[in-house]
Amino acid sequence: MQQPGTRAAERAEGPRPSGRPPLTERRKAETRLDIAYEAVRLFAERGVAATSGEDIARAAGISPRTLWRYFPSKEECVRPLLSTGLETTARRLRELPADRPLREGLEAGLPQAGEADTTTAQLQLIRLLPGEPGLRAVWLRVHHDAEHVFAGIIAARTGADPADLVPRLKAVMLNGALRVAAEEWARRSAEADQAAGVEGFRQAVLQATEALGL
Amino acid sequence: MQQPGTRAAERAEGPRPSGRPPLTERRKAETRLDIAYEAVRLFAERGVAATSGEDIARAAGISPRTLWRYFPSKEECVRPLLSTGLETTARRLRELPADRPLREGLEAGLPQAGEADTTTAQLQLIRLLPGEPGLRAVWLRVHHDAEHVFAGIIAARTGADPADLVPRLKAVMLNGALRVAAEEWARRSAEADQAAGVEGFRQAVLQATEALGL
DNA sequence: CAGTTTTTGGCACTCACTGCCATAGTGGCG
DNA sequence: CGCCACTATGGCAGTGAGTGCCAAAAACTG
Repeated sequence: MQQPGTRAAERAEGPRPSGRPPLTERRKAETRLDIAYEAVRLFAERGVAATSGEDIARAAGISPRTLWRYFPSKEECVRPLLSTGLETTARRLRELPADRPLREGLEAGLPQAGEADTTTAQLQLIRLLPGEPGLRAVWLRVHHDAEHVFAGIIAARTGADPADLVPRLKAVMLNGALRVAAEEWARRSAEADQAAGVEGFRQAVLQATEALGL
Repeated sequence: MQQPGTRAAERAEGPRPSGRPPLTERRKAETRLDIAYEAVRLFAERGVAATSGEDIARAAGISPRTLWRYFPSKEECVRPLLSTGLETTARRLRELPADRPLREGLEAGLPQAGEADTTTAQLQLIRLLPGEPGLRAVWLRVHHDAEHVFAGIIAARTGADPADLVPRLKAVMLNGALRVAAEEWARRSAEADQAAGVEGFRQAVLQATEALGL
């Protein structure tokens, strides 16, 4: 099923695309993602408890010792797939002109038609969360880490101090709404279809931004 | 410093107050709380990493094997101290007449004057969270578990289905605000005084309930 | 007080993770 | 091309968290 000795990164896209100077950086990022994908696959197949760190390492074509250098725990292996969404969202919000409502930045960039390729693994992972407390902890932690980022963005738009109570509260509440929105997306994508999932996300975001005046 | 063989429960309040029928239940609950207090004390003294499960067990006067029967991990030992606040809050909200605004139930029961005895350990624990990822995970998990409870309460007041998006969103956002409120309480209690802490909590709750129309 | 159930403890085991050191790639430079 | 510095990887051994299993003790029942 898996070629034990084969580097996952190499399987992923054949000959490396001649990276510029930070070649070594690229390699590490790729390995990180490879581990993440393999971990999600194994967790989905047999569950987290039945998957050992050694299993993940073998699937990714690295030694266990190296796996623990990339991630501090087996659950954390999935973090890249859980955090990219929030990171790109934060980037879009930062680039949004201060006179545009925040929800425009949140709705932009949603998959419009049928292209759901890249997000498939993410959605599958989010659907795993209810039954896997260890993964849920990572999910909550990722969102918690995003709180101060959103607080900074919201504060910057209003000229407030990011340490003030109001921007922090708005950030936490928006962040929670984004979490529910993503969970709703994943749920509806499985029960109905992609379009229904995206619509669920949009509705949740709309409700939240309206209530918070964003 | 600690009498190793002495049951922590017995130290806590001398001769047991002649419990009625469910004596065994009472005992277990007491032991649970004892473990929690000892764990917080040790975590605060030396940090989580430098505290072993055996240390906690010894401090609580039980064997390690028994400790793992009460809690699934050493970090989880502090859970009782993190969850009681949310539980009493939920109880008060449930008992609140449906025609009263929710914030009345949230402000009721706050320590009015100087009696901060029982909450001291909780506040100390919350102040530990920023530097202890493992404990922060428990904190987030406790709040996550409270989400569906709040969703039920909010849904019941409006006659909506607890599974609907709107009550769920309001619950998550309120819940996040309560978390920030508690953190603010703990922070200000240390930097200023009790009154300032409680005031921080009240302000955060007010902001949130106003934005959410609760 | 005897019998039954529940709770606790001891023991051995697995596995997540870490520090230490050797080895193999990788990039820079004459 | 060949040498050198650096970094990434792997192996090995160790710690400690957490679990299953069984025996001892304590609590509840009649």
